[in-house]
Amino acid sequence: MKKTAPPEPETTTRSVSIAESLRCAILAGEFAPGERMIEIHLSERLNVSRTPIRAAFQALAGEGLLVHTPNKGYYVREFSLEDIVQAYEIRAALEGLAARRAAQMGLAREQMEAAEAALLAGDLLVEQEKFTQEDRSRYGLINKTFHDVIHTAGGSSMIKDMLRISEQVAPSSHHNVIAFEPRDVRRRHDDHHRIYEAILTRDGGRAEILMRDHVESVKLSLIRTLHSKPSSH
Amino acid sequence: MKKTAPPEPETTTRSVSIAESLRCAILAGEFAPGERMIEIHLSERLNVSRTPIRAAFQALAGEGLLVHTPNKGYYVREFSLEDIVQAYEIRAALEGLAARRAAQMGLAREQMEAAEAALLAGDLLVEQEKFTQEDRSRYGLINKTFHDVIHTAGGSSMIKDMLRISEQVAPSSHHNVIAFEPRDVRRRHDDHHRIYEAILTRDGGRAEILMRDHVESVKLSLIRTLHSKPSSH
DNA sequence: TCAAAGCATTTTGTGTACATTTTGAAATCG
DNA sequence: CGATTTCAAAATGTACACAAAATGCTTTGA
Repeated sequence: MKKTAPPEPETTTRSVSIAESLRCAILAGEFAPGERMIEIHLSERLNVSRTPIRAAFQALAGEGLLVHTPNKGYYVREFSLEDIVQAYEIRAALEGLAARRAAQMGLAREQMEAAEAALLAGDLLVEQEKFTQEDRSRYGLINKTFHDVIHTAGGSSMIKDMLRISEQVAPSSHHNVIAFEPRDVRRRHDDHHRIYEAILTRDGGRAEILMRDHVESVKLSLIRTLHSKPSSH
Repeated sequence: MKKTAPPEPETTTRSVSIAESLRCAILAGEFAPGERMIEIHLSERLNVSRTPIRAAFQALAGEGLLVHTPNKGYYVREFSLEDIVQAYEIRAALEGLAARRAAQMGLAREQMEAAEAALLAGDLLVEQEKFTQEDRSRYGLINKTFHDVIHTAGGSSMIKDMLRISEQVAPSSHHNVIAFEPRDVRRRHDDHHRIYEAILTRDGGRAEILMRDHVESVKLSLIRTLHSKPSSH
């Protein structure tokens, strides 16, 4: 009969769905950094055996969210301030590379449309005097969309993989960017315009430099913020 | 009794030693790219159950050496020429970053000694008119030593992890560098001198640019080589 | 009181059996 | 003869049982 139906088998397995859930939970902070992940506890909570739990742990360890010590188990990875700063430097280097490649290779029509939509939406947002929490959340999404377009246009899957890992270092790093002053947000949104312009004009060198400085500025803001109030964690 | 003995428990597990063996075997090319890794076959060959084999597979998948498809299994990852070129670009960006940081932070005494030993050993090697296969192998190690010093001095564990992954893309990429003409090797060894000089003088910007171009030149040599004789795999 | 040794509990590592899915080839139909 | 279906073999996913190691607490000794 209908043999045409299943183009996407959509077949998944317990291991991968558990891994997905755990990834979200960890990134949402539902497990404390450094916390030990005990197989039995989760297996009882989720009503599965330890086997798929172990598989999920191993997958997440591969992504860098958990660390494994033989005969001791899996722990939620914890990041030092130094780690986070270095992650931003890596992001700056890799996003700069992606921007350069995007400029060299050019953008497809749909990518241009997506980028311009993100820029326009950002324009409307940053016009406002004050930002509500929802505005910040929305700008976080806009920001992510813009960067994703460039990753897709200029990055291989490998660059995207590495960027994903380095973005996980500072949990909800894309939300961090919206934790700053409206003035900073406006400046960074203006960066986006310049970067996009450089990509459109095929100026790879300029796109790279602008993108690098753009990401580094987030790092600097973060350092400034943490220095002014070092107690908050 | 002698309780002071075991400061290093040195306790390992079958899974991790199997993962180590498999990693070497894959990098040595003992498994063809795209080949399916069947748990039972290896478990029979190694006289262990499927469990530690699975664990090793999952670990190697995390490192990017294997890819996993649910309900289908693990396959040796295969890289396109595009992947390899992009890996070199990533390496160029990340090694440039590491060189800049090394220049900014300075080298420890032992790192200086190791780098200078590598430079000296390289000087003696490149003096020769013609290189034997052993010379090339030796220069590969010297090259790796020099780069490792900079990774250690300037890179966090995260940069080192990512560099390790991107180096695995082109199997035995550190051997590739010695597959070229003596003239190229001399040029690259001279790059090392300049990079080291820039690091010593704390010129981070110059160290970064030099290192980036150094790695990119390997990429360009590779492209040139593959274009001239595209049949060889 | 404190520290070290011993022991029970907990947790991870491994082997094994069975269920589910995929795979590949033989069989069937057009 | 070729394409599709069917079915058995093979491989992966999961559960569970036991072994080995780590952990924590109690006990013991000075």
